[in-house]
Parts: sequence; C-alpha cells; structure tokens
Amino acid sequence: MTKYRTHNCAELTSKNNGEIVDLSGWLHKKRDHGNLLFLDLRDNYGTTQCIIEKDQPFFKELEKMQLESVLKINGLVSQRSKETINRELKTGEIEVIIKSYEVLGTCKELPIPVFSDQEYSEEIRLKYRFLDLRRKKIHSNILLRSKVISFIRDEMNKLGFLEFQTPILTSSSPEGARDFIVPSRLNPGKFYALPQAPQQFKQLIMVSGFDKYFQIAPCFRDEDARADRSPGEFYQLDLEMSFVEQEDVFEVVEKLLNKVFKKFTDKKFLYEKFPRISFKNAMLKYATDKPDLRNPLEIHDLTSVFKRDDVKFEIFKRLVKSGSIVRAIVTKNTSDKPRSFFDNFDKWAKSEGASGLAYFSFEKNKNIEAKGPVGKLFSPESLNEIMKITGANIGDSIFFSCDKETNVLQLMAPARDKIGEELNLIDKNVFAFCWIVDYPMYETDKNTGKIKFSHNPFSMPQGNEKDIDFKNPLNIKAYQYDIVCNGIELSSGAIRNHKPELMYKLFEIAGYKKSEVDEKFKGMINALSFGAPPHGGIAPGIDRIVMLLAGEKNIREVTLFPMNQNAQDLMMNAPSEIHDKQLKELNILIKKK
RNA sequence: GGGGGUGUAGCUCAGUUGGUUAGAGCGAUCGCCUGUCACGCGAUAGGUCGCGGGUUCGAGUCCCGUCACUCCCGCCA
Repeated sequence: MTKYRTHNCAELTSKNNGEIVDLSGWLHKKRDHGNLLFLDLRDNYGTTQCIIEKDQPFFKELEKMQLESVLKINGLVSQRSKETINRELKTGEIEVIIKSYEVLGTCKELPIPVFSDQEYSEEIRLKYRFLDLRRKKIHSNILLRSKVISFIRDEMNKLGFLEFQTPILTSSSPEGARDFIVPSRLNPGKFYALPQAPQQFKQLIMVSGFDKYFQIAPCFRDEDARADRSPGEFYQLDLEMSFVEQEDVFEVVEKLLNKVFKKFTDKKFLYEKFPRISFKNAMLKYATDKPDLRNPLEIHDLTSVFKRDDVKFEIFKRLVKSGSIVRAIVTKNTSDKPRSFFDNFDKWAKSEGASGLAYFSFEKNKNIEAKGPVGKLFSPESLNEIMKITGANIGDSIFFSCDKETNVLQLMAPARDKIGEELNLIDKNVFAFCWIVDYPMYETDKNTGKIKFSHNPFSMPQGNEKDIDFKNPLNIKAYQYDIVCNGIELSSGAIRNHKPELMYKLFEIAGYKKSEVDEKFKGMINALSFGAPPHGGIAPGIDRIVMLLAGEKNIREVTLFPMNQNAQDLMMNAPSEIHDKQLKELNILIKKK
C-alpha cells in the first residue's frame, strides 16, 4: 500500500467486495453510455473496470479524459451481477465504483493507440517506444525476457557458476567483427574498443583459477543488422569452465536449455538429447551449418550421376566436367502437383540469383520414367541410380541444382526451407536443437586464397598434438561447436587452446609470425605460459533464446530500446554530433565532406 | 557497398486503363445513449498522395532522380 494505491490493477476479486480502494494506472479504454461510463484502468499487472454514473459531479470530466492519462481512482469494490462478469479478466468478477479521482499524469493526443492489435511501422514504434512498450504483446515479451534472465542466473548459480563483470572499455582485437571505437582523452591518438565478447577475459578468469564463470554479457559488434541481429549490441550468456572436454560443456548447456525452454513454453523438443552433426555432414545434408531440423528434407549429392553416359543432360554434364557439383532435394508424393508448383520453385531460384532449379517426377509405366521438361534426358537405369542415392520412390519428385559448390550450397539451404515451408512439412510447435561439431580449424580465404582461421584462433585443434597434420592444415578439425535451434544459431563455443607453443604453431600456419602473435595477443599468450588449466565454454545469445520462447521473428520484439537498421536510436537521437570542445579534448578532427 | 518491398488523413490501409471535388476503419472534436468490456448511433474537422524533376490538355497513378523505413546478400573470429 502506497500513497497511490492499495491494490494493483490485477488484484481485486469478489473477496474484496465492499472495500474502499485506491488504484493507479493508465486510462486504457472508455465505454461511454451517456449516463453510465466504463473506464478500464491498466497497470503492469492487469486491468480493472471502473464505473461512474451521471449523477457524479465529475462525470463530464472523466467522459472527456484522454486515453493513456495516468489516474488515481478512489472507489468502492462492487461485485458484478452474474450476467456482467467478464471471465477473460482476472478482475472480471468486480468493478470499482468511482468516488473520486486525481489526474497524476496528463496525456496529449496519441500518435499511436496503445489499445490495438494493429501493426505499426517500425519508424513510429521506435520513435514512441515508451507507448509501444505499453502494448500488450511487446510488454509481455519484455516481461518474459526479464523472467528468463533471472531464471538463467538462478540456474547458473545452482550449477556452481560464478558471475563476474568484465571490462567494457578494452582493446581493439585484430580478428573478428568490426569494433566500436572509443577515443581516449588521457592517451591522445589512442582508442579503446567495446568488447565483441568477453572472450579473452573469460579465459583469463579460468587462468586465474575461478573454475566456472558466467555473465549476462553485453557484446558490441559494428556490423549491419538483420531481423535476428541487432545493430551494435546484444547479450550473451557467456560461460567458461576449467578442466572440461567438449561433452562436459554440452552437458551443462543441454541441462540449462532444457530447463529454460520447458519452464517458459509448452512446445515439445524434437530431440531430448541434442543430435551432434559434424560440420561436413551439415553442409552436405542441409547446405548450412545452422539447419532447421524441424524440416525433414535432406539434400543428396548427385554429381556422379551426371558423369554417366546414359544421362544426356549436356549443360550439367559440361559443368560437372569443369568442377561443378549437383545437389538434390526429394519431395514425397508430389508427382501429381500442377506444373506451376514446380515452376514456382524454379522462378524463385532465379530470383535468388541462381540459374534455376531443375526438376522432374518419378513415374512408372513399362519402365521407370522421369516426368518433366528435362525428364527424357535420363535413362531408366540412371533414374534407378538416383532413386538408390536419394531414397526416392515412384510418385516422388526431385529438385536439383548444378553449379560451383559455394553457389549450390547458397541456393540449396534456402531451397530446403522454402520447399519444406510450401509443403507444410515444418512443425511449428516443436524446438529442434542440435550441436554442429568438428569445425575445420582453417579455411581458404575467398579473396586472397590464403589459409586463415575459420573460427576462433584460440580453439583447440582435435587429436594428439604429435599426430596433428600440420602439413595439410585444411584437414585439421577444432574442438569448436555451435548450438542451433530451429535454424537459428544460438551460439558458438570451443575448447580453448591453453598451450602457448601449440598456439604459435597454429598462428604460423595462418601467416602470423611469433612476434606478431606476441604483439597482438600479448596478455593472453603471457597468461597461458604461467600455468593455464584446460578450459572451454560457450555463449548462447540471450536475445535469440527469448525470441524463440516468445515466438517472434524479429529481435526488436524482445528488446526494450532497439536501434533501427541504420544503427540509430530515433527516440534518444543517437548517434549525434558532439561539441567542438569535446572533440578538442579528445584530439579529434572531423574531416569535412 | 548491392538487390527486393513499402511510403496516400494522427494511426492502419483502399484508390480500377492517367480523367470531375482523393476514400474507408480506428483515433480526435461535437451531439445522443444506464450494463459495456473491439459498446452502439449521428455529425464535424483532418491531405505538400515522402521529396525534386519530367512526359501529358490532365499525374496519387507513367518515366528519371532522391530520401526514409524494412527484408535479404556482402559483413557478423
């Protein structure tokens, strides 16, 4: 009980019948019957119907009251008659007969209504975010986010993890995403960077002997936005453990995610134990390392079929001869679908920038036949071969694409989603988690052709140190893993390399001299040479977890005050210019355009 | 940096083949209404059709440019 209220707007029931109460909240909705006025008063907890009749002197004032004004209402709790009870409202058994009221906060005419399920443009929502956040759906998303974070914190504590804060002003890192830069006043010409993740710090915490660490860590990356990627900043459940192997990290994360997802949704898990899929297999079967396993479609390699003499598909055969590959998706019992069904996928593929998506269906008359524009280019024997490779049957159809490997993967990954979606194969009521494991340590840089780290340079290579094939670095796999849910990458993690000598060797392969490594990763390398424990960790994205739990496709729906796609905050007007005085203090000159 | 979509009243949208005075719902304002909970009924106000240029007798509609928002590619160890 405070000066402003004896109860909140979700509390009153028939038990309170006859009590005099104070409620404070926003004027959510009015229903004006001329001589009788209903007012819904709303706060964070719920709404309560308040009522006033014409004989009250301030009836006219309340009748004209602007919605979203903040009111304190003093009144009598009154049991509603049976016919007028509202079962959809917690407080629907009663109403409050207004005896007096006070305006605590006036409200101008609203740019967007709060009471509405309509959708509004991002621009206006972000500009008036405080109004937008009063609306039911997003308000409950943000409440959910708060609860999820508290729950995670609690569970992590129970699992024996210690919560620490790491610096926000740190040094720019040469690897990874673009940094946000902060100029240093005391060190003219030098800059801090905001952390892309507390990566090096969490490893240093392990070297410092704290054994298990976690943090709900803000991470800053100056990269362009996507629907599931905020520009600028996001939060990770950052965690790291000492004296563990990959499976030990998996056990903790599976346990945690199980608890979190079961606590906050009713949706089932497709797999209780998260399947482990090697990077190589994922790329083959799903053409991506973040597959949506709710989708049962799998991709098959048909390159060998196009080397057969009884296949007359000359365009593809020529491409295959010059190094292209063929990958295919089979759809069950679709041979009866109209021509437009198939052509639409071809059209779609072209709109994605591919040369198209070829197709045919398997039919049987005397022999096995392929029905479709390119069907007669395949002999019955070759069709048999395709059926053997893909598991296709008579009545099924096949979509295939031929191009350089990177292009084929780039087409087949979204094609698998698209076809699965069109055929309604994706069960929206499940969560399908999986681990992607055995990432390669290195890859070839597309632009320079040189060998570079494919993920985190601090990851531990797999295998006994003596047996690692340093001569063929592209064959080296790392203890590097991702966790994926419903096609969304939740996080990456790794068992770290805690051996300085091995690290020098690995950096050398990526073209770094010892002196360069010493210079760029001085703190880290130095720490590892004073007795570092084997350790590893992971960092699931909090925003994406909440997105999945809330069933939202856009990260802004679970973020209190997000920036727009151009990394601007329209409400606070950020970024903005600063005064000359500030620039001068920082020794910064702005280049005039 | 590149590609797609959108931009019309405060908000959400419609607007036909280029043709008279650009419409609807919600909201606002005014009036009527004692049981609503998306209350109902009637009226009124509200428009630089994102912006600039062009074609045309005539442009919300066609063309060129530009800006904003959004989705995607690149980017995101």
